Amino acid sequence: MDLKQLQQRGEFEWLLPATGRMRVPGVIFASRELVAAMDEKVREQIANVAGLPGIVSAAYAMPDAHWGYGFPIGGVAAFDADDGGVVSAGGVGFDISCGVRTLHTGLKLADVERDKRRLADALFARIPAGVGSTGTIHLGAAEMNAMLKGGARWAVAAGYGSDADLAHIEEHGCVAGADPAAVSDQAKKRQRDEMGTLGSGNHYLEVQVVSEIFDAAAAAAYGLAAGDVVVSIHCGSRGLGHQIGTDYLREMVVAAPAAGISLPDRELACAPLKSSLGKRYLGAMRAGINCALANRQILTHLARGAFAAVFPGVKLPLLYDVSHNTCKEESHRVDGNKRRLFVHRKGATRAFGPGHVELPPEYAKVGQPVLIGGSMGTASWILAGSAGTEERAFGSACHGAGRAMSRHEAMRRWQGRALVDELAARGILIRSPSLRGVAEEAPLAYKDVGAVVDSSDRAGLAGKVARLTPLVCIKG
DNA sequence: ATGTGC
Repeated sequence: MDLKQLQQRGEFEWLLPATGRMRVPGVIFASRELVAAMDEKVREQIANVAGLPGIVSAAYAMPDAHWGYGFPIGGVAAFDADDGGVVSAGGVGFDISCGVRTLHTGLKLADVERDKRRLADALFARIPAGVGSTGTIHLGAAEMNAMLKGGARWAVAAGYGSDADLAHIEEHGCVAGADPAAVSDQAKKRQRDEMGTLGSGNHYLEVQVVSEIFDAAAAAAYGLAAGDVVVSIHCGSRGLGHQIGTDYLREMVVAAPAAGISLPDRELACAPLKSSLGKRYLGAMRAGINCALANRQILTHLARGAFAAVFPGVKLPLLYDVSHNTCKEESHRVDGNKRRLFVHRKGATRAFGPGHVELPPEYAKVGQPVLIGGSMGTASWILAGSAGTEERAFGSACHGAGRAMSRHEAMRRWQGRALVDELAARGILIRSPSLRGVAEEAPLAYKDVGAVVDSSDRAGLAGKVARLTPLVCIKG
């Protein structure tokens, strides 16, 4: 990106002044190097988002921002319904409520190293992974609706976990206002057999060791110490979320002109929050969020079963669960006034700072855990929402590394089998139904997550707490 | 991301 188009406001903050159709400025939080490496398309997309009706304060980009469908991935934008604000299917993304959760194991590195191969095989045998993977749960129509309304709370009531899990999930595992009737039969049909499955692409279940602590107080509050083994699960709402995105994107493109919305890019298709289409999308999108929360809850149950088979008596309590493709109704202070806003976070994580009323009491002093998935074979990170983050980008931070090259290019450069062998030689066991998928997810096909995390820390979005290094990866 | 792809 051409830095001359931007005004530097701090070492890690860049302003794109409002010109032309922009109603508000754009703001990018990243180091000079990361901004310079971003595609010009990111600037164009930030400017486009800044021109949407009812946008509040600014269109934001996180340090891992890259070109996405309509909105950039790593984009944050809030809208006021009373000011003509909109909701956008492309602003949430296709994998609704894709996210990460991390579980404690109570085990240390040496405990797991002894039985690593058996653990990898036990997890791979129990965690359905890959394109079109199906599980052992088959939902009828009534159960489907109950799941879409209840999210992880439904999963816990069905026997997949405990109330303690719910206390460590955003919105206690169930977002209000989900409307199963707004979800198409096609979307439900695609999900019928996909509960408790990982999916493909960059989704994974990983066994990791805490390799370094950066913030002792936050680590203590989160129950983390160097050498601890944890499990992280990265996945979303599978076929259901994708179908909801497809259905509503189409509808929003068609309805936009009649709603008085002229779009510089049809991928920005959106609907007024107060319109019936906007309300139906919100209801369906929230059902998609609940589906993802239920899915990660069931996968947690499966992981617990695999661990118990190898390490009898081991419990896997939930540290936290975050979503990074959502639109959430939240209260935020803007120019001194509290306002109800609809915050789109697409490839961006909620990152509430210390003292926020929605945090579990045990984390309130240090801020929300922000879980950052690395690429296969590289580090993942646990951050803590920084003080004042609500005044910066509505309480948001980065979500991951972001691709550095296309899947196609990665496939040309690497072979899945060679990558699996190479990682095994470094002590990282990969289990995947697809060697092609492994090649597409080659570590070097992604940007350096460390640089993204450093920028997030230094920009005051979310601070470094712990680095996690992979031991076993079940790859979709 | 995705019953990957028009």
